[in-house]
Amino acid sequence: MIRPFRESVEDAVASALRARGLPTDDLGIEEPPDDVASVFASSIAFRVADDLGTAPPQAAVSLAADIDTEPHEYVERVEATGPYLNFFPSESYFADTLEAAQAADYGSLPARDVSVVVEHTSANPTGPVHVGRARNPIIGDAVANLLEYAGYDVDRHYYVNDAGRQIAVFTWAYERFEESELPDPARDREEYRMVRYYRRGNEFLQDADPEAVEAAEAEIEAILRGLEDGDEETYERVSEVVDTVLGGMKACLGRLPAAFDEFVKETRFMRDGSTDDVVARLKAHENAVYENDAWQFTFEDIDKNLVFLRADGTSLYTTRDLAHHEWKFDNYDRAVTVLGEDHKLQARQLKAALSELGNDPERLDTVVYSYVNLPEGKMSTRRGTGVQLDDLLDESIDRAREEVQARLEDRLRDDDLDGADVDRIARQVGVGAVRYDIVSKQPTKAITFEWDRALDFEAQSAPYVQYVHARCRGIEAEADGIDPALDAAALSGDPERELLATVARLPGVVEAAAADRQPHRIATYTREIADRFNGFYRECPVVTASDDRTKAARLALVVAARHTVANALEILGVEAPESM
RNA sequence: GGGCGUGUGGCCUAGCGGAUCAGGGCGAGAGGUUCCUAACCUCUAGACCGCGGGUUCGAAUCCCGCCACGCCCGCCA
Repeated sequence: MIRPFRESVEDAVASALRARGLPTDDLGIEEPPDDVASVFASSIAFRVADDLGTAPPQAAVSLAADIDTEPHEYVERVEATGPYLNFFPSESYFADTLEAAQAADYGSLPARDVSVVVEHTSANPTGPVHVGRARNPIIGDAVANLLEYAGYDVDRHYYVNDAGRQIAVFTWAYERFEESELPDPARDREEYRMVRYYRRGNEFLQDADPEAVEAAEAEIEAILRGLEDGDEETYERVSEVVDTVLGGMKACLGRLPAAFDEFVKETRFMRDGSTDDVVARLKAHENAVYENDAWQFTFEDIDKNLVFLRADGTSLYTTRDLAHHEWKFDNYDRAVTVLGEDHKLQARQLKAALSELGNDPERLDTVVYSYVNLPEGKMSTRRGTGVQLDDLLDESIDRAREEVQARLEDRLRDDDLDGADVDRIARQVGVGAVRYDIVSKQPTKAITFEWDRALDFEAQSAPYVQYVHARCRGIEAEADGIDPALDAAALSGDPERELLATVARLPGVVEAAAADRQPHRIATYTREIADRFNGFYRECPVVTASDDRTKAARLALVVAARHTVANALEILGVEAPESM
């Protein structure tokens, strides 16, 4: 109901301005401070005070008198508070919110008939996913969920870099070394077993005598050459390595869970001729130059050329990525890419080159995040430094389990949690805490990974919000036999009204967060709804309320709040426990 | 050297032009459970919003300069 309310406010303010011949380009609509009970406010009086020849407070009074709220069902009245116009909700605003939030998909917006491909993670298939990269699947999955809630038709893609030198090195190393000469894997899964070859190969290239290295380099070169030439046998050899490693990485990401509709391989755009096509069109473009034995593309506002073809005729990563993105444009209306800040320059070049090739750059958005570093420095798969995402999840789940068991002893609720429940809660809380900690912060902020900070289950973490959901479920279980009633009039107390008003905001928060591709705003909202629910929980007993009408109405409010919390958590990719 | 990003109480973080308290949380101190789960709640202490200018009726928010930190500036991906 908040979206029609906002439209009403915009319409009302614009009408009042038009009636006086004032511009309507900036209506000054904003959200009021916590202690004001209006849904929206406008600071327009500041801007039009001069035109009206009065001070802002008088201008506000004057405008308020002009505004007719009658045509707007959800707007009860408008009131001038100092220089501000405050728009207060009508009874039907609360009634319709209570009803709308009974739907299990409350908060999801109507379908837009716009398809969007969200590409995220796309970590090179060289070994285990470490926490330095963990921000990507967590933010990426939340962005995809958020866009889905906002009504877009979303596909999730993982772009597989299976054509680069490091993959050639990996393939060579896998064929060159025997498992018996490698250390035991850190974990019994494909990518942990395979990365040993990759690390061994890199050590060899660094430490072996020059002749041996030269021979190895020739073999690696042959693999690269074979891929470039479309040699089927080379492709098979490389694919065996890539697919095996990727299988393990997929299992790791599945723990978050982050799932993909498609794994798109880079070699696909070499094999189908689209990279050659891009090269030909780039060459023909007036910005193309041949300098220092390589074809380069120049830009007007980027002073770094893009080398798109080597002297030997081989393509580069970004060249193939251009073909990849034109393929996305052929198949989707919009494309969103989640990538680390180290790829920002390349992303700018990509977008500019796409534009010069005749594509509409507005169709491509990037969500940039800063890397997670360790106190002692950067993480690296090749060097084997860093904390693996698997280890982080294991540790978090272990700590969550200890917490569950410690709380079991002085638990008030008598609902007989069994061993399976303990496992379930430990996993939901453990994984949820990791995701929430990462997704709730602005992605551009740098993070230094510290165990204790990442795994804090106190307030402002996933379990704080999850607990609210479990409490709702607990109340519903206790209220067995009471039918929830859509009776907003019976919910007249402040805690009830404030909770309902916060429930009402979810669709607006989803819309705004999706427009800017900022899932952390959903996390901020989950804290607000949880705070409001806790206030309601403290003040307003449901099952033990004094009369049946209040019980039934409050129960409907609990259901509404539960859907709101569950769906906000779903966008973040955090599970909502039935009990904990 | 150039480009991009970040800088909010001891620590983490929201806000990114508007409402005489700059919200939360952690940590510190004091309380709360005969009542739907205390992973909760209430109260106290703690901030010249990196520094200096400017624009504006109004700046944590915009502009300029400086400082600190991160990332990038490869015919790697």
